[in-house]
Amino acid sequence: MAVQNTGSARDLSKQLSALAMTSQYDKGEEVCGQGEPADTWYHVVKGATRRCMVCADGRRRIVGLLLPGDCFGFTLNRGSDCSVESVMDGTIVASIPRRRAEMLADSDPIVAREIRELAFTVIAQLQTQLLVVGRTTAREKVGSFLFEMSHRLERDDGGRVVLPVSRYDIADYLAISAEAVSRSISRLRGLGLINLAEPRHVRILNNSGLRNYEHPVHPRAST
Amino acid sequence: MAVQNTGSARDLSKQLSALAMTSQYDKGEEVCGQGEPADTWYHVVKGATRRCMVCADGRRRIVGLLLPGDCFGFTLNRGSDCSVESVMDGTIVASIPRRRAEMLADSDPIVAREIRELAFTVIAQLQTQLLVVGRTTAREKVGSFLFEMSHRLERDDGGRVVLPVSRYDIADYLAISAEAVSRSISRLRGLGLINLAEPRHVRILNNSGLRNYEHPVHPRAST
DNA sequence: CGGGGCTTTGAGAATCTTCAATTTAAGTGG
DNA sequence: CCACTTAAATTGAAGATTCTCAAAGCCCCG
Repeated sequence: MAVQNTGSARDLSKQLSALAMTSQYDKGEEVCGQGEPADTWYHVVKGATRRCMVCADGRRRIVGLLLPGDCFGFTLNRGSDCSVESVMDGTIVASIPRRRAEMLADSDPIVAREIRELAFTVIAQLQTQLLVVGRTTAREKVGSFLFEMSHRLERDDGGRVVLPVSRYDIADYLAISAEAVSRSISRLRGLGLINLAEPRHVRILNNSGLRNYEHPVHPRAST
Repeated sequence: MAVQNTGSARDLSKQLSALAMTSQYDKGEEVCGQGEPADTWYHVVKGATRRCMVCADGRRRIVGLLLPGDCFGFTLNRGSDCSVESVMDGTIVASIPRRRAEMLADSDPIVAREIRELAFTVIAQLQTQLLVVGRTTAREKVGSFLFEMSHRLERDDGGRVVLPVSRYDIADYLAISAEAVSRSISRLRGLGLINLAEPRHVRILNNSGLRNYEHPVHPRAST
């Protein structure tokens, strides 16, 4: 049975959607740049985007993967701290002018509550991400990453998901090398926990087995 | 010059404070337990607390350190996913009944805006934490941890901060072994980047040197 | 058919974990 | 005040894991 992720993303209300302007992006296109003013909130409608930073040593860090229903841009007034780019053609992102949204929230408690819940959803997702990145071994990281992805992405009839990102992106997301990602996936397949038709087509075979690679134990509906 | 942290914590407004009830905790006491309903928001007034989870393998993970001015408890309705305990005697935490706070927010846009900004502050802190935990080597993790702590904690005249947590806690926070924490600190001291009067009394000597162990580069006031 | 990106696999060097022992600091009770 | 006990912190060494550099295979697309 499908277990929905804790921080399950969702659609915007009509009120907020009325303020939004949607744009479409090709693979690699920048949705918002590092250092841009924090005057816009974003909502992913279709496709996927990644939040990126460049380290002092020239290395790239991916600090977030945004899938349909996810929000980003919820910063304090200091401006955006990283750039966001589309990872596939046809990605659609809705932009919401922050000032107008906040004015709307001031006049309508329902909207204020919605924004609050969107922010809480972001918090829940970040905490989940922190657990994934905070695992000790590469295999655990990759295992919990795949587990997380299989619940955030759409699954086809066979229970397969299509990873929107490359091994390199996964590596930058998990703070390990791309080779370690590849090796971990091979090992998980060898252990019979996952199945790969193609490199990016993943099916989880042993859900409870991979669950050990998921999270610390906490109350949740079983299987 | 002191650089304030991105997600700088702050005091509550009078309106929210009026709803709060403060309690004092000794070292190790539980502020809120895993699996408790998500009906309370918390605000650390004094001392420090840690957010803990227990992994499937019995290992403990510390998924957050809460210092004065920090909030926690901003979850969706699913209930708390981890426990929070005091890490020192005399820790004071304010509890805010969520229901009453949300009703207040519904009637007063100023309060709604404050809660929103508190949530955005939590988001900023989680992203910072993600960068720290997401560093590759143990030395980088410890270096950026100390950098982060030196900006979140009060500094005395000599620029020293007193770490509220043990090496073991730091290890669980950074997802490395306690020995690696100790070794990294020794090496950072050997490199002349920090100074240790006592094991938990840290002074950063070479701020720009340790900055390399801090964050990916992004716009920020210099030094 | 060739080029380029993505993925996988191999081997040596570097790092980390684990287990163990030692040192230091902090209480406790006489 | 001192001996004793306990927790915290440091250091050492062997084993395991990962990173880096390198090479090879795969696949799409021009």
